[in-house]
Amino acid sequence: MLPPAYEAKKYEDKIYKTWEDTGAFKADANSDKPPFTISMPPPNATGVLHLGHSVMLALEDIMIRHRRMKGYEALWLPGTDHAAIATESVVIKNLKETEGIKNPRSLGREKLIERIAQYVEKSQDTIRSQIRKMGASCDWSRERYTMDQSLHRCVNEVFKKMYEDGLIYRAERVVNWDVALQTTISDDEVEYEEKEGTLYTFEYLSAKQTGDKPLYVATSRPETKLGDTALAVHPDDKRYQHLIGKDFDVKWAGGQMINVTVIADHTVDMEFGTGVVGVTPFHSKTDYELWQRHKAEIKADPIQVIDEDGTITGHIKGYVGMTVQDCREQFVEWLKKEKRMKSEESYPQQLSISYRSKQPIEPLPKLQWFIDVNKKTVSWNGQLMSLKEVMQEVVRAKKITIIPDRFEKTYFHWIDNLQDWCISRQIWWGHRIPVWYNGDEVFVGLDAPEGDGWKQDEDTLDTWFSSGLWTWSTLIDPAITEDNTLSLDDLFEGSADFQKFHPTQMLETGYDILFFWIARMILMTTYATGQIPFETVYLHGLIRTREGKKMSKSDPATCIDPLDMIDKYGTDALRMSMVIGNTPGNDMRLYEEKIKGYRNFTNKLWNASRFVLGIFEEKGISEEPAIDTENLTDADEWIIGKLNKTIKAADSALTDYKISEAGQVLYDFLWNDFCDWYLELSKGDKQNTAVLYHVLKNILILLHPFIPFVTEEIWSHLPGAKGMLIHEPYPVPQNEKYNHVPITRLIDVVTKIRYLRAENKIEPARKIPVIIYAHAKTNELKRNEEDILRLARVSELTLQETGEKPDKAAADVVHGMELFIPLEGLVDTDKEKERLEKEIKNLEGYLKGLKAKLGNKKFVENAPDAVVEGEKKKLEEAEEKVEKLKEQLAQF
RNA sequence: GGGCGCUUAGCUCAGUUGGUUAGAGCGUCUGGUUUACACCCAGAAGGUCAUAGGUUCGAUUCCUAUAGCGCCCACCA
Repeated sequence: MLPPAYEAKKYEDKIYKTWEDTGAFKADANSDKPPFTISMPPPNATGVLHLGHSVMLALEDIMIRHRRMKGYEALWLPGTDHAAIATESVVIKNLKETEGIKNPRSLGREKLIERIAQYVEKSQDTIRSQIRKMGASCDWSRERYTMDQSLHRCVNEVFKKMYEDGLIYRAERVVNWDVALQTTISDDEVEYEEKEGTLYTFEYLSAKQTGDKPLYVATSRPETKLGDTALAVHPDDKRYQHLIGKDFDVKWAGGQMINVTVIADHTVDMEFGTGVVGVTPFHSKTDYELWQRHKAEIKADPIQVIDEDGTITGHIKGYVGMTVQDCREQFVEWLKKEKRMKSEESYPQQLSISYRSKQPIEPLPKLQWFIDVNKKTVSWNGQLMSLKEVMQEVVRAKKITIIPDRFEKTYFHWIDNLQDWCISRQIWWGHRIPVWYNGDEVFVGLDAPEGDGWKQDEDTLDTWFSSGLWTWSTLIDPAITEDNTLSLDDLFEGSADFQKFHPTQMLETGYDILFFWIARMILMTTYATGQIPFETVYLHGLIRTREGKKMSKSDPATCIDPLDMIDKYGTDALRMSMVIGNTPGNDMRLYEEKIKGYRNFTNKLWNASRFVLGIFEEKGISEEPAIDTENLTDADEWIIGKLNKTIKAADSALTDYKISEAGQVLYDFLWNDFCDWYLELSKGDKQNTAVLYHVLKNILILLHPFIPFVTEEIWSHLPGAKGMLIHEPYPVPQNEKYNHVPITRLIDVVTKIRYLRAENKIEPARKIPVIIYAHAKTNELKRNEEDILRLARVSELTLQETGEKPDKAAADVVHGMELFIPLEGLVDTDKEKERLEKEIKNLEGYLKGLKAKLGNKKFVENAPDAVVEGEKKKLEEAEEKVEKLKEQLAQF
């Protein structure tokens, strides 16, 4: 016999182990079943499981279990990401702090990589065991890591292919330099932070120089003006027409000499500042582009003011080696001393911050590798397109669907603004760029060419370059990737998994990585494989605190630790709580009471099962009994009908990825239909074990994707259940003819009696006589007389078609049936009278509205017949009810 | 500056071809030792569906504007 409370801890790990050990999660590439594949978004190999992972794992596990039960060859492929910058900086920090190594890079490239790899190996185990804790039914035999040899091969092959197609090129550009981490980052990794800054306006050119008035320039970064090469004005700006095309020597503090040419460009805003922009090509992307457009007119060459380490370069006299901040302060001092500072106003500034280090980024000119997103060399559907165009095309043509669809707009908008993607990073942890140099010679390939003197590029690839291949690089057979004579196409053809499982069906992840990852996968995969990476993208929202705040690692009080919650309430409860009320694209608040609520739900299922299993034991049931359709009560038919409806609703909701809706339907069915009514109705002596078995069995199957552990445990106690629940096929409705109206009416009668009892303060334990004049429904109620006696605590039930109205009884009307509780002395007659009057008044208001509606010609003419008929019926019923209530009132 | 979303009961949220007197869970209140479950049972109270217009026989649902909150994008130096 099952214990009275479900203790998740006792069962979960054991059940997971059995699933895994018996290969329940394993997909078969040779099966005839249609594939259903989800590539698990790989958590960072260094990470610890947080709620973001939990919600992803819960949603994906529900999807995959549902499809597995529906007869698909379901593959959920797990793995981890080497998370280049994130991992390297964590390890460097650890080395500094715990081992006292001041400059971990001094260990040398090989040694440092080794240390990082060791660290990763350790933390991978953590994340793996935590994924298991969530009950994720992923195929561990296919686990991949973005640094696996086979994935490395794919990375190199794609790089080479893109290089040969001219889509990857090397160029000097102004890029985003993360001073703290000493590497470039991509445009998408730059965040903007609003900060109170100062706008300095100062005299740039004297009146003598302009031959007119002094020329003022406004800037928030005065120090960069030490390296200006031009002054830009709007072509229509009347104030500066006479200066356009001229150039001036400017002598700054410390003896720094520059030459600036005045250029005209439409991008300059006449209204802002003085309408003049100092152009520093090497420290601003905008300025760089300005310079590119006007290169020919500008006399001076660009000057690099700031160095990689964030200090002033040797090109700036008087400030060499200073920090940017010091340089700014001193230069401002100098301007003031020279009486050239006109104003200093505070104004809100958009500070560029690195997503990785959270430190300011410095735009710097650097020689880097880029992916060209505009070059039309990609063949797609027989047309030559650019990478951008393919990315747009697959979503526009609905080859890929994004849920919710509003994110498609966001996606298109992002592509419209997309510029060439900087893919090289100056860190050591990652896929090293497969390019070799020997003097002026450049070679792109897996290994260095024959001969001496070849040196590999020092840089590594952006981590998203490799994760962009995730849906398919994980399906390439590692056994064949060692063979370097094979082409990329050979690798596709030779990999059974790729052939069976790609394109994948579902990519589920948080909307915050739509650009970083989803878009990159579409870009990389359409190009490399000629296939889309996935058919559907499901974007879940962020988990927030009860107050709606972001949970942040730096403020542990705001965080809920999923492992804590699992420990306290069980995995199933956590899963339910994260999935119900969670709709795609919308953030969701999670708090402990909610999780507790779903713990109660798992316990409810446990106890309902305990009850049913107890009946089976008592009656010696050892096999699934067959339902005798000739011998069903109203309640049996009702619950079968309800179950059928539930199966359909849950299945179609899950098929449409409406996870929350499916969960709610099942919650409601178990608690409100099965437990509150069917089990209560089964407490007499007319238990139908076959129906109980049928319904419980189906409940377990239906709930299994949501709460896999408790359902699997109960399943193991179900007499005659074969194998594990995880393998059970999804139910289909059976005996669909049953309608359940009699029981619906019975429920309303019982509820009404309970209501009258409560309203009239009749002690719950006391059994009372009840009179029902049920008119046409008399026979129907008679069949279930005993249930009314028991469920409504009735001592004596007078049930007949009609009769005399008793004096001073509590009374009401349900479905045209008249109810009376005639006990003198029990009922407070004044109160009951008042209650009746109130109800009549309420009904009359309702009637008035209905009559007005039906009296409205336009309504009758325009509304569909079914609606009009419905309203008429309502009117009839309400009128009849009012009439009866009035008669009852007359008894007082 | 551009774009997107949200606003429904005290709290957290559901609610799609526009048509029941708008729903759930938690909380609150009144009761409860009923042959599973107090992690429970029975009953109740609680909403002008942000505001103002419009379309319609009919609007929580569609349109427009406004307000508040939030998010994303962007070369006002």
